[in-house]
Amino acid sequence: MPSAEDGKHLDFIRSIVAEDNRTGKWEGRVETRFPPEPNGYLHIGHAKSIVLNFGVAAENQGCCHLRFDDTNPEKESTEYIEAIKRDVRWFGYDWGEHLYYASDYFDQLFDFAVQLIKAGKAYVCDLSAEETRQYRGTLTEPGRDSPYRQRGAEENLDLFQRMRAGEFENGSRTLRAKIDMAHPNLVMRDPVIYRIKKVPHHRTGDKWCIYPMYDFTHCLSDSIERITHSICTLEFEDNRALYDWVLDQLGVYHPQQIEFARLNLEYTVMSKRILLTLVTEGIVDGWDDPRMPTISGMRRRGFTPESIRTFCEMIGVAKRDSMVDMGKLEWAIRDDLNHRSPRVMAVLEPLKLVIDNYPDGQEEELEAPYYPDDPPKMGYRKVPFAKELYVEREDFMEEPHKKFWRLAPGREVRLRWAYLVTCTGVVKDATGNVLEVHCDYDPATRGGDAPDGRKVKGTIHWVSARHSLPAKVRLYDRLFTVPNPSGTKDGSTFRDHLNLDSLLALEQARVEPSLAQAEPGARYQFERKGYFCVDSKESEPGDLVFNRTVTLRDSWAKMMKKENK
RNA sequence: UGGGGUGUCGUCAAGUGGUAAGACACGGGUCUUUGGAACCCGCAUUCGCAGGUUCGAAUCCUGCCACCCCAGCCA
Repeated sequence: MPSAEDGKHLDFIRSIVAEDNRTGKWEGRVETRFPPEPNGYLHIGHAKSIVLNFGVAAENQGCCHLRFDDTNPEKESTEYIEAIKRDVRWFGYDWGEHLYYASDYFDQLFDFAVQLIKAGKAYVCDLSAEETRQYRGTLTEPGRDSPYRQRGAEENLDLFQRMRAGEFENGSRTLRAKIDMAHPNLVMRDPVIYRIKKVPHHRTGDKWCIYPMYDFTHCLSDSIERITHSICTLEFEDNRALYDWVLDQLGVYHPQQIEFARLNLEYTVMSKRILLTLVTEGIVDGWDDPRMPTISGMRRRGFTPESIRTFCEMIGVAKRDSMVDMGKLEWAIRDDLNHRSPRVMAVLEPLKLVIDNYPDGQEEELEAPYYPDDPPKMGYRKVPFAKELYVEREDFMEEPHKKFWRLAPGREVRLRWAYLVTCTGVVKDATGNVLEVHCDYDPATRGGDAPDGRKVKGTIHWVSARHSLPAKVRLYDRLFTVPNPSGTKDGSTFRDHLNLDSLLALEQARVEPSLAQAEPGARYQFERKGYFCVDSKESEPGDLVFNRTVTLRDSWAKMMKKENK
């Protein structure tokens, strides 16, 4: 993993920072920033940026600012601001005093614009949006100068003041940087730096009716905050020319912009536009739907901040476009949860199991470790055992596959932490569905070990029919059926690739009684089934709801899948 | 046909002229009261392609090819 400590394998950004520290380029300062626009919730792609920016700063005793890039009030809101702060905090990162808003710089930005106008480097343009587009030219043809390009500074100043005063209609005029309409880089063809938008801003109210554009705002915000390394994604590479131009023209402090490849994850989307659509059209149940790749969705799903950080470290930082496979994210969360989750028994799809030779009214309490690999770590709980139990429907096969080691007629298996039982028969309904499985237990095997040393291949989990608690369990699957749902090569859209079975709600699950007081958000391993957490929104003491974070690795399922191909 | 980028194992990703790290995945095995975990072994004669320079090239040169981004008064 890239880190400042091991001194090698630094990713290219950390290498630049290390080199800058060596040469004293920034007097040893390292100041980064995470600059989200509050127009949606943060997702796993933002996590990559957060981990990078806060990580690089921390490794170099620097700091990372949280700055809201709030220059487009039409799409932004305080709800998003609060959600973003909550998510960054959840990761454990601290921006300290460094919470900023681009909107706090509006006055300074306006002054900088005036400075540009006075220097003959910006002008007010009366072209409409459509005309501006036509004058811009194309990828292969140069643009043409706006007829307003030669206005004098005085006139520009007057017009710009009046734009600010609200004298002109939306879209009627813009302030443009005067660069080069024939520039091969389209970004440099006299970019608009201020537009008229007569809409109130969530922080500045109706103080402004003109708002600065990203390219003008971002570099100057970085400059004002004395950022050293302004890290952003690849699609801003062309914008770097303008970033540098603005700061050079104004002669102000000049950070270095560095671009890296954004995260793409298989079977999901990072596009805020699509994510917003999923939410507004009710395709998912809100920004924090556990199927969403949002930080809030993943949190509700049961992911830990540590696992997401590990994942980000696994995938590295580079400049090439990539598509990361889900397996890596799953590995990261399993690895983390494996070490911190108490084991507990839950039967997702119950099948009644009756132990015929177990005394009718009898019951006993069995000791079961919460963490079998190192019992002292988490201790033990009591699990009630009785004549009637529930076991997992799929742990019984009347006509077992040759490699199926679980329950089947005549077969002996171990009930986890309880007894060895041998299947003696089944009860079916008229249509042949198995209603009950009958067994005999071996009283000498209490705890699960046979005194005669005989081995059983299969161990299954169970729950007492009478003592267990009802619970709802939600099984989640990928939201899309194809690795790259937003790829539109064949003209398809994300809508064509929605996985209609991404949510499976099991209403009849039974869990062991120790879970009665499970706290919202608490994480468990349901033995042999996966990692689950108590839903933080809908679970209540008498009405438990669990979300499956991720399954356990399942070599049996893998084998079956391979066989069916 | 303009400009900016990128091409190393199925997927990420090191490597910056001295003879292809690591991780995930995958295959095999050990162990096992989770078909989990853990542990062991294996897994690129080859770095988009073609030439060239060199004792020696993924690394240098030349020419191709492929993919991504840019024509918002979005960020």
